[in-house]
Amino acid sequence: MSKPKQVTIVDVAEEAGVSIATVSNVLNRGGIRSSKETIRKVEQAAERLGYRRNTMAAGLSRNKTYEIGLIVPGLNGYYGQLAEHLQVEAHNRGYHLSVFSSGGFDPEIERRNLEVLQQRRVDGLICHGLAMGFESTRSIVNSGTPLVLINGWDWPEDIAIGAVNLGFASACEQSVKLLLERGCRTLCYVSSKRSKAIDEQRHIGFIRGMERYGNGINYEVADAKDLDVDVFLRKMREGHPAPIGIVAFDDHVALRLICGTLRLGIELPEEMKIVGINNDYIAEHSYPGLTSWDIPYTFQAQMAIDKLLSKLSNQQAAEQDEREINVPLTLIERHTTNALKGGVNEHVAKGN
Amino acid sequence: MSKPKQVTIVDVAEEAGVSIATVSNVLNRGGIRSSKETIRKVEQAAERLGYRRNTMAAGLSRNKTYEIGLIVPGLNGYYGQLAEHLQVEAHNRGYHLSVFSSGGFDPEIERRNLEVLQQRRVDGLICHGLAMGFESTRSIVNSGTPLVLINGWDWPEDIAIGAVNLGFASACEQSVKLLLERGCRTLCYVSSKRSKAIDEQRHIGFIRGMERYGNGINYEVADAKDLDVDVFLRKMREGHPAPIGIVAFDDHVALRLICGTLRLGIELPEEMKIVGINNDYIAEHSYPGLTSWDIPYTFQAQMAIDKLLSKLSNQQAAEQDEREINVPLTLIERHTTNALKGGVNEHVAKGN
DNA sequence: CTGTTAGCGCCTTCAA
DNA sequence: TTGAAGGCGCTAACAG
Repeated sequence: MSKPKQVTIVDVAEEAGVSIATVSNVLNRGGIRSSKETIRKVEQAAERLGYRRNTMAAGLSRNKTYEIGLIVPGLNGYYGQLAEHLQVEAHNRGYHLSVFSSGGFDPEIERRNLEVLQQRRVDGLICHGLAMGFESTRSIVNSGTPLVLINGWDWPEDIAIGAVNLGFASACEQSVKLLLERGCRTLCYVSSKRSKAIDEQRHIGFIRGMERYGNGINYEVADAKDLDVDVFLRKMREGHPAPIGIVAFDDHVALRLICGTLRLGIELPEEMKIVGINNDYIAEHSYPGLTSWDIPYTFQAQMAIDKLLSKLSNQQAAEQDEREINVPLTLIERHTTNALKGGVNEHVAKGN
Repeated sequence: MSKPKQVTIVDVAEEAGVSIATVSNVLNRGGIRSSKETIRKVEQAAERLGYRRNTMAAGLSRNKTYEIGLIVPGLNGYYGQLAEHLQVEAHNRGYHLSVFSSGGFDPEIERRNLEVLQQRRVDGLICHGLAMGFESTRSIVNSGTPLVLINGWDWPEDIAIGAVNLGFASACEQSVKLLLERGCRTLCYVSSKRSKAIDEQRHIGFIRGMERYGNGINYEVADAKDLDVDVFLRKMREGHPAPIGIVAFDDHVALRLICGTLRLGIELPEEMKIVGINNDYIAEHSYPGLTSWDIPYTFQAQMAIDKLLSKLSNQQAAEQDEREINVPLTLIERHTTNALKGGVNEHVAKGN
């Protein structure tokens, strides 16, 4: 019942009264042209029989799968969006994207996923950062599968053929600048250490901003994990010159902070200003509206796929590409940094 | 460079000084046992050569892929979580889950995804609802691939072998009951029609709640899309007896409403009470904390995978299963329905 | 317990 | 333009 005798090209050939080679030609948009007549016969036969090409057999025989493996740390928020866009782009280019989540940043699961993907003989790999070390990665990947990194900073050349990185660092740097321009006299970065490299970039950007624009102003860094928001906010308000400016790891963290200010009756943006990252649903719909950095998903996805595919076809030629592509974010300013006249809900730029 | 001569079992056999059949036996956890000695030799040889089994070849030859296809409307929020959990469960059972998003509820993309999955000869399919009609689905799936539905209500028996449905209807019904118990004198369901069947279930539940517990009380239904929250809330407050109770399609919609009340200075929960669904990050961290329904992801994922796999092995025997499994949600009450004494941030039950 | 031998379904020269 | 034949890498009987 469950496997009712697959229809193969043999059946189609028979039905159409031609050879299997002909069927194969006709069905795979001919590298070789056939007579109108044959084409029609074959297509009709295939249609009639409900023929469906067997991907495995095809892949096996031509030693190419048209499959790309993706490993991301999860499927929520940014990662989910990214995966979805990559999937679309891959499809557009005739590839299938196999999505794997490595559940947080678990190196063990990463390993396993990589292994599975390799066994499937994917044509290429796209990985979002990678929790496991350079060494492990090298040994796994150096078997020849091209690898493009997303948000992978400073990886050795011999492992990845390139990276497409979001400009988190400069976004954070600019956040600092913005907050200072808006009059903040104390700044704080609320980090999320469990996000590894991503967090590191933001941290770097924050520090750089302070160094460049801070003029020796006071700043702090706190980690979102296990952070008691109320205690934190109270301490910030009491111990430091106002207004306070906060760069949040992302919009989720920012939401917690915003809610804290509401709870404690801290005036936003007068006493405190917040900027997030991601320009999530949250940023647009929270109250007050959250200033945040918008991510060009489509662009990043295209870059990544392009880079991989060009490597796949051009063998070497693609070396010319700069190894790392930097994808800049766009600031969407809302009420948490800027009291607009017309009403608390207006945007400087339209959100998402 | 890119495809450095795959290592095959032939190479391993050679290196180990045995036949390829032996290698195959040893490597695929023996249906047939071999001598300790041979096992060691083969494993070492494989290790030394960096052998990696070719999934396609294996699948082709045994006519079984150990791959399960998943089609969900997206990868954000609930869907992403679900996909992730399904992936884990599938892995635990030795299967690979191929995740496809059909970008909203686009029937065209769905078709294409289904087609691709079939061409890969997946052993089974798990689909979250399905935007395309019964007919299309039937014609695509009736070729023999077992299909389990998730949140697919009322599908014809001949298409799917069963469904694992979240109890949205009764959750909403209970939401109504709760709101009435908390003293609401007007109720409203804020829907999200673009979510099709899911929304329908919630609507049904809401209506049923009103019929059962409403005692002829006034109620309304509004759709979240293009909804001007402020106008809506103002109208609700002015035109109807307070307090107002709102059942939101999900926590995202609820967030918009909560922010609206903050903007307009409506007292929560005194003048208005809100309950969401999903128990998202938002629910836990919004201010005031949002009463919501928690989803047993792991359980639902297990049920779905179990159902599919049992169908795969037991051929017919599994018929005994009830066709539809109902997965109940759990209420997490927070401040939007219940002014707790100790402080606005306490929970009746611990969130997520 | 190990080796031999057919395929699995398709693609790809190479002739015809 | 079409057909015949040899593999792709692995598994599954069946012999030894």
